[in-house]
Amino acid sequence: MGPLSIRLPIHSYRAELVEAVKSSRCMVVTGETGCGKTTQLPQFIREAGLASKDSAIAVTQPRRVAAISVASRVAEEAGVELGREVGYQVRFDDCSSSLTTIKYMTDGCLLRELLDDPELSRYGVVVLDEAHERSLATDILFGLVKNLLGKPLSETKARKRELKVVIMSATLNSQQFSTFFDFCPVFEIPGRTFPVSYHYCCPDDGFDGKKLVYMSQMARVVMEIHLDHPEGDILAFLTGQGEIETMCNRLFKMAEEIDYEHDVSCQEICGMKILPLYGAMSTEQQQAVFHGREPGIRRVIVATNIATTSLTVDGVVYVVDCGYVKQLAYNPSTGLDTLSVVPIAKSEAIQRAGRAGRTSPGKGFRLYSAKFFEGLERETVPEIKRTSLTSVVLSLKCMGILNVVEFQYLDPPDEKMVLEALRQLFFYRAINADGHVTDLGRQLVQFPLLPSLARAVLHSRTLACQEVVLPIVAMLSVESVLIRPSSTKDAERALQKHNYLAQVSGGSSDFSTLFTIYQLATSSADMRWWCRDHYVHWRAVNTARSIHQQLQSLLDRQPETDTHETPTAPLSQRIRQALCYGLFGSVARLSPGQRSFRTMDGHSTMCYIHPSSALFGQEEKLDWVVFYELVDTAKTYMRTLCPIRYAWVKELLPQLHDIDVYRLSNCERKREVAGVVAGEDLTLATKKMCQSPKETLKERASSARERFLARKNSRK
DNA sequence: GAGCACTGC
Repeated sequence: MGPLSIRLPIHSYRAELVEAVKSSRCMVVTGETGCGKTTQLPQFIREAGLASKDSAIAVTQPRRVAAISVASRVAEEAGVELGREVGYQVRFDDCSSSLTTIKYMTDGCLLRELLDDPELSRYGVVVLDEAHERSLATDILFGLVKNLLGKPLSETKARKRELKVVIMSATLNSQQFSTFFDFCPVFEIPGRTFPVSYHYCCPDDGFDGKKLVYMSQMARVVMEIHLDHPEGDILAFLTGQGEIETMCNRLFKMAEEIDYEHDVSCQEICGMKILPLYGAMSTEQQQAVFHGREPGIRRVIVATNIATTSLTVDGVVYVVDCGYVKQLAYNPSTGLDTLSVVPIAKSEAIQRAGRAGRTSPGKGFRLYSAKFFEGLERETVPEIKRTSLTSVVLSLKCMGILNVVEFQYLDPPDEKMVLEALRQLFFYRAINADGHVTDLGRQLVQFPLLPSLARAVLHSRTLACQEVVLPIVAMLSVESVLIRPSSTKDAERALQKHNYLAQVSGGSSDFSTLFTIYQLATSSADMRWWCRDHYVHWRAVNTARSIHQQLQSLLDRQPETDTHETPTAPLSQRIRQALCYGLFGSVARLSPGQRSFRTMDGHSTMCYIHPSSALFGQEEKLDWVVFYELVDTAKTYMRTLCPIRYAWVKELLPQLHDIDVYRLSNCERKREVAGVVAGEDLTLATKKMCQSPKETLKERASSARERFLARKNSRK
């Protein structure tokens, strides 16, 4: 073993694991983070001769950084150059070659690959890692690989040998995975985590996780831990940016009362360093958390869920959990997405507390009662049950899944969701009235975009305005572009800059504002500086630039189906017409004599212009508008919009209504159920049940440590 | 006159 290979728990099971992969077509491997399954198992499989360069191992990850960093580590351990035998593939970055036998990739990338190669003929083994996270892509992959497992080799076209599937997850829901794959074997690998003890900070008859109270509770609990507990960092979970900033200020004030002589020039106060951590912060700002470790100073990290999944903070001994999370849910009958604060699931509460036991035994403080915890759902509702399925359903259809209603979902989404997706695909003409994919649908699926935006992209070429529409669509695809600072002084300055950008672009379309930002940022000599100066997220514009390039090359590959006429209308009109061609499902008209609008999608939803829009307050000048999204907050608001003429959508609007959903759903049902498991094949995959773990978790005693010094400091 | 958890193609 090389210097990098530390002895991991998984090494004791090597022979058994290899034997299991050899003898069964599918298995589940569970183990907590740190047991080595992600890095070691693919190497075991390769060294056992179960993979080759034309029959490689694909290992999926829900996140890009994970795919890249794990691949680098494995390449180093194996002593090979990254991108040759061991590689990775994520969007915008393919570091793999024809030599690659172990390929780490995002689940989304593998899903995309299935569009061109529905048999996954390049791979001998598919490993779906982090399955417990239940990302939309992993869930769809579950159904698709199950289909493939059920297909005898003789019926496949390009496969050289039978596919093998390994599902890897945290320990919790392994049984569901095993059941789904016909009771395939389950292997449990012991982890390397330390025990965490739980403390419920509220009695059963008292406060029970009431939202407004947890803020003051948290401040108190954090200060108590700091003053009365031994060394070790504190990680506190809240739901969002606003709460986190409020909490950081509150903690700072409380600390100031104790340590009123603190050195204002340094970041620490009362022996603490208070650090916020959430996704909207820039990467540099986030780094403060990781560079903030100093002996004798306690870090207090106040974070969103970002600290349970994408970022790992080392040195945490205490976790404080508010018991809530912000979650997006899609309502298929209104087409509205709502972001709301909901109680977490038990599994998530355990996950949060688990962040305390990574390097030593830890403590989990819950700002709710044991009764509240018992009342929580076991698992978080998987994404597939909470999001619009329009893109996914189109992908499935293009992969030859005939019946998407009865597709073998690990957790079937509500039928309403599937039917709504079919309805939308029909009015975008991606499928026909029988539910079969159209030529347009096959073009739309090529784009990593909502079908509506993909239509706009295609039409922009016909109207000769792709130079503007592609950047706009790229900007719509990235999350928040504008920085909204919380301090009043900065917020005002940011607003001025943003208003200026809207004015520069003409002040009459939020889409144009996005284009202006893209244009000015990407053409400036120093994009980082420009973005900072204009309160724009550099990361967002940078991603938009990559997306723009990708969309351009995808568009160039599409056959030109439209008849070209030399466009006569002015550019600004053609841009809006192209957008309408995609977004005609979100057109609204001003109600006479009011400030409110009504949507034209059949729901006739009453909505208003969002105050952040350039068109806010100009309602009297407007009639018809097209918008990108509806947000349901204080009121129902249209965000990102521009004025249009009725004539541009007149021909398209009827498409929203000449639809027979019953017919569509019946067509779906009449079709043969795709992916019935061929009995013979899966009986080979043994039905023997799981093995129990051989070892219990190793408990390690921690040496007693000195009490934290902060108290003394604050007394002096 | 608002207030965007987190991913991904």
